[in-house]
Amino acid sequence: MSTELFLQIETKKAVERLYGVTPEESQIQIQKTRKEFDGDYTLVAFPLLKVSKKNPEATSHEIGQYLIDNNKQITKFNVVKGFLNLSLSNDYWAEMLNSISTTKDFGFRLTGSSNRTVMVEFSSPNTNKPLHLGHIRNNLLGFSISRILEKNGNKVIRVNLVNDRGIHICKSMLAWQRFGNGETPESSGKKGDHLVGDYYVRFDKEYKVQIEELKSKGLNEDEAKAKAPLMLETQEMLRKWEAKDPEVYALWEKMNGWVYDGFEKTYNALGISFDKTYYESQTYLLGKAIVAEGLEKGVFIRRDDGSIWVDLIADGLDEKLLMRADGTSVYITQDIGTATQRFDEHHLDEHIYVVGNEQEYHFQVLKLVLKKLGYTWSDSLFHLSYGMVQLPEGKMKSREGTVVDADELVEEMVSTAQEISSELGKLDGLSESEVASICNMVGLGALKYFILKVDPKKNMTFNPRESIDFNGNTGPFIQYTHARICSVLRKADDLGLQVSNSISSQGFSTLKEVELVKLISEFPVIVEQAGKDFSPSFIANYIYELTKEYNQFYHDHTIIKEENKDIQALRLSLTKIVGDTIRKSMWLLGIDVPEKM
RNA sequence: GGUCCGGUAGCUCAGUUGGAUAGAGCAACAGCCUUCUAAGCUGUGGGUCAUAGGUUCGACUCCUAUCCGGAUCACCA
Repeated sequence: MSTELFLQIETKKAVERLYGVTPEESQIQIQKTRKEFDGDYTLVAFPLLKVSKKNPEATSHEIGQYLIDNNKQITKFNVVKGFLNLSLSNDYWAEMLNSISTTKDFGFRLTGSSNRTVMVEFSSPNTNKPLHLGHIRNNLLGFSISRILEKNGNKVIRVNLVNDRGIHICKSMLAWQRFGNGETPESSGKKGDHLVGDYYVRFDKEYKVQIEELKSKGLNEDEAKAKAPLMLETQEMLRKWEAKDPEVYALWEKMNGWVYDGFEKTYNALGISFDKTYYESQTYLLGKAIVAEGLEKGVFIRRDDGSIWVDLIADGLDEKLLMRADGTSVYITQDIGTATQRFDEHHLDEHIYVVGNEQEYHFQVLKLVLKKLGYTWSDSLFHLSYGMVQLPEGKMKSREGTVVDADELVEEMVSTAQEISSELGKLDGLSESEVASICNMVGLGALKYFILKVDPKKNMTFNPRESIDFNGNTGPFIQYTHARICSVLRKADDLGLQVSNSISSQGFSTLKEVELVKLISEFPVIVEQAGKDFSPSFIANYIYELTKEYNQFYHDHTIIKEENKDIQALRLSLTKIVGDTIRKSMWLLGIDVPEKM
């Protein structure tokens, strides 16, 4: 049981006995005592004045007195204005510490224990260009939130929906056919997704030339765009693809294959994976039958030209097209189809889409349409909408070459980690593979932590040169503390010191120790909150606070050199548990922690 | 124009159902390694919480209006 809950129950009893009234839960507000006051937790007396019918000070005193008289775990209290600061006994904290260290995976619920299945869709790239910084935020969020939900007891299915078809793919294909001279990843040494991306850029360049030519012949902008030969050929190629023309299809498969090889490498480098990958080429026809069914039920309307629409004006939105006049489907048709398919197949309790905030309108429509169709599970769709990653000079634009490439960024992070590590002399005496492993963890840790510590729904600014630090509130700071803890534990082990599970209250000698136990005891609440709000940033901010507290403690007090055995045992146990909590928290963020660095 | 999200220190960000004197890091300056890893620790300076009203014992937090930034309102995905 958490300390807050314990105090809540005790306070409720006190109020009942003192005033003969059972207070509402919202009237009992327990919070951590601020550092400048003496105490562990604080009861805010104001909401209780109605039942006590006394002033804040008197009410606080009465409740405080009752609590220490009737509970031996609550040892003293003081009152400042309407705030009742309560202190708990060292016995209480010793017991808490022992219970934490004997609980397996403290703070984590067993996967599957909630009996809920949650699908998380994230990443969802296009196959015409490599991944960039925006995808990194998406991937890290999706992967982390999956782990957080898993440790809240859910069965989680991670899925990726690859957009492998459409006009943009044909652009790369056409440009490659036209200008590629048979270039392959093997022949050029380029990563497949980058190679294909280069031809997408090439297409755009040549296309622009043609547009200018046509404009000089008197066509206006729109006409020129529509009439440019390259565009016409691309559209022809898309038609051939849809008709499964063998030649076009083979080219499409070949080039997508290159891209997948490239993506695989990027995902591996980022340390993320999926349980299932869907391809739009296989799902884009889904949903048509459901739309037809909705039309029959009278939920949708058919216009004179044959196109099918849904009227969402009453819901504060517009009319939205669901199927074109020629019977072909649009983006949302497919999403209607895949959602129903997934709920049928996997009996989902919740479906989370990790998609940027520019698609909020789309998901609003999707939910409403499914609701109108009578699917009760439409309420369990959740759009985890995140803000953009901006550069100091503004939005990233692929055409202006200001995108931050995912592969390059990861490489840069790792090599920066390498430089800093060797400057600090941290790599001396380590094997080559140890060096590689540490630099990889640290470089990626810096990047991942930087992105995940920010509230997902906020836009964030990323400065490639300055943003990522290795000191202060950063991934490496936390990793470093973990490495330091491992070092202490190794030395303790060398001296034959055991980490004990039965710490005595005699071991508490400073307030910092209690503070640390208190913080660690809150870990389960943080994990739960992060799961409820789909926000890894809760975990990131929590673990930073714990790490900072521990470093202060480490600086001011000896651990294995402490002569008093009770104190030494407590500090050692605390060190072990802080290390465990750092590792678990970072794991939830998808960040590895080294034992040395 | 409608809708949604944001605006907190020079910069990047915390601030859990409204609670005590608004917190970190970076940057700047000044200190701390013969001692368990100095990627650490300590200190100094830095704020009209966008603005104006309102609600109340109490507002960064809730309500209203205004200003600024972003997204969106496609027979693109």
